[in-house]
Order: sequence, then structure tokens, then C-alpha cells
Amino acid sequence: MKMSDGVEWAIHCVMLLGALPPSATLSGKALAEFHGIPESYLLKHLKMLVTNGILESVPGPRGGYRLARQTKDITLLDIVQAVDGKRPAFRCTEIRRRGPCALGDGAYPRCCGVNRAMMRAEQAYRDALAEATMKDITDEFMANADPRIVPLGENWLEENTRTPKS
Amino acid sequence: MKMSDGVEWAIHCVMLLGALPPSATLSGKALAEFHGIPESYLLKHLKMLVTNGILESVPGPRGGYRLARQTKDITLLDIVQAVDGKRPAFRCTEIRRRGPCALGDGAYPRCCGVNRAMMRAEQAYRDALAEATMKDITDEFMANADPRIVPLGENWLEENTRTPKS
DNA sequence: ATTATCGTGGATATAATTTATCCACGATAT
DNA sequence: ATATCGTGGATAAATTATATCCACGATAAT
Repeated sequence: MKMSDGVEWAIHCVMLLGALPPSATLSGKALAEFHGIPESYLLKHLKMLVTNGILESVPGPRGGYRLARQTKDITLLDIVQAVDGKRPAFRCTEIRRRGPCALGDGAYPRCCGVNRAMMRAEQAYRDALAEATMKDITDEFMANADPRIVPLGENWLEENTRTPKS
Repeated sequence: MKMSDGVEWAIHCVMLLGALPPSATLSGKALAEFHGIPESYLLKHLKMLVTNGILESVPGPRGGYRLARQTKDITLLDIVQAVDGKRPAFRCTEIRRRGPCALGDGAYPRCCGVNRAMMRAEQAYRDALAEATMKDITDEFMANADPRIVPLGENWLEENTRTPKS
């Protein structure tokens, strides 16, 4: 069971976009370069973040991506579900209805108990992800980062930040 | 993110083996037939359950598989980790160390905060799985199953159960 | 107006992983 | 001796993840 690498990319992109002034943007190209990841594939994931209301996109020159809401209102769960989808990892195939001892569909009014137990565990996972806001993660990152990184990042942002009219 | 179908197969196999008398076995073929799943692939997963000390295997005629310990001492976590492995779903690729603003390895003494948050969520998931014993799941299944299934299952078990010498 | 920049969406290729099958082998009970 | 059963390795097929490319519409600068 492996989560898409795009989730990690998306989280770090949201972190970086959270450092921008209001309404400013970063282009997909800039986001890819900053993180050293393939641009053409990252765009797919950024699009999913736009579709799910986590990012806004601005077309045209000086356009790019920016946060659609504050980092305190974006959780890891939001990003994971936007990029990796909302389908459960465990997919019940109704094994109990197969084989020589199975009965007709009417004999299984309740959801399979195995499935219910797995769903409970996945809910605990989602609850924990929903507890982690991007603001908390970003703050923790800034508090513990090597001091040399701050001016580097500020300098880079200054060169790459776009400010569209709208 | 999808979990291997083998996990569901393995759980139901453990459930069925839990209904056997002590030291009795079911062959891989019988387990596959009962659940209507491919035998040759199921054997791979059964082997993992043996390797991880959840099942015991008995070779030779009248051989097969049986539980290595009681269902109350087997949790969903045991089976999930045996079949699907113990590697985390989220694998940090250290994105922070890439790109134009990255520093040398010495600048990152602590584990990435994103990774730590994801690990916390996965730990909550594992905790929930460890709470679910196969005894609980089996008991719940028997209590809620259609009454017609019980004699069917008992009959099938009687025909397919093997009792090896050791 | 014209042009260059940028995100969107679809089509498509490549790589990795999952799923599935097969066969030779050793162990064991009849 | 022989038939049954699990083990382990090799291999193939199917599915999913990863990655690239291009035509298109929108926008800002000139």
C-alpha cells in the first residue's frame, strides 16, 4: 500500500504558497523548480488542488497559483483526498457472497463486519490527518529550520512571486 | 492508495480456520474454493501468514493450514502487515533537500515535519487495527449471519477438514 | 491588435507494481 | 512406492502510477 508521491509534492507546494503575500502567485514552473520535481506531472496535481478548492489559479502572464484559503483552514486530509482521491484503501469485494456456502443477496442485509472494522481504522487515520493544519506544519517548519534557509527562501520568493491584477 | 486484495482473502481465511477443531487443517485448495478465489495466488498470501507466525502449515497428505495461535491473539494489524508489508504508505522523499534553496545534509537534523505528521496519522490507523481481534470479528459475524449459513458451513467443514497426526 | 505567458484538458507513452500462473522440489501419510 | 500437500522461484498478464506532449483559451504587456 503506497500513497502517491504527488501528495508530498502538493503539501510542500501549499507550504510555499502560504508564505506569499495575499493575492500573489507562483507559476507551476516555479513551484516545480523550487522543489526539484517534474513540472508537467506536478501540474496534474495542482489542478486537483484547484478543483478541490484548495488553490486558485490565475491564467495569463503574471499568473500562477495561490491559496484559496488560509493555511489554518487547510488540513493534511484536504490535500491527501484531493490528490490521492477519497476511495478507501480497503475495498470489500464481498468474499462472503462467493464460494459453495454463499447464499443469495438477501442473506446479507448488513455491511461485512471485516469491512466495517477496516473502515473504522481508516476513519481514525482521516481524523488524525484532519487534526494537522497546514498552519501548524508550516509554523513548526519555520521554527526548526536551519537559519540559513530563511534568507535564501525570501530571496527566491522575491524573484519568482507574481502579482496579478485580480 | 489501495490495499492488496490479498488482505481481505487472508482475513476471511483466518476466520474460517478459527472455526476448526484444534490441530485440524484446511488445504490451500479448500480455502481457495470456499472463498471463490484463485488458489495459486492465495498460496502466496498464506505463505506470508506462515512466515509471520499467524498460521502453521503441515505438508503431506492430510496436511494444510491451521492457526498458529488463538483468534483472540490475532489482530487485523497482524494480518495487514503480514500480507501488505510494514512499510508506511507515505514515503518521505526529502523534497526539502532538493531545489535551489536546499542546503547540505547537515542542515536537516530532524525528520521532516510533514513526514512526522503523516506518521502520526498512520500510527492512529495501526492502533485502530490492533484493537480489532479476529475473535471479535468472528463472534460478530456468527451473531449476525443468516441462520441458514451455519449448517451449510458446518457441513462443508466436515467434508474438508483434515486432521494430521502431528 | 499582436504577442508572449500561463493554466486547462486530453491523448499518449513509460515505468512500477499488483495480480496471477506454472513447475520442480522436499516432506509426509497411506 | 505413490499420491498429496506446502515451498520457492521464475515468469507472464493486468493494472496503476508516473511522466510527457500538444492544442486550446485566457490574460497582460507592448
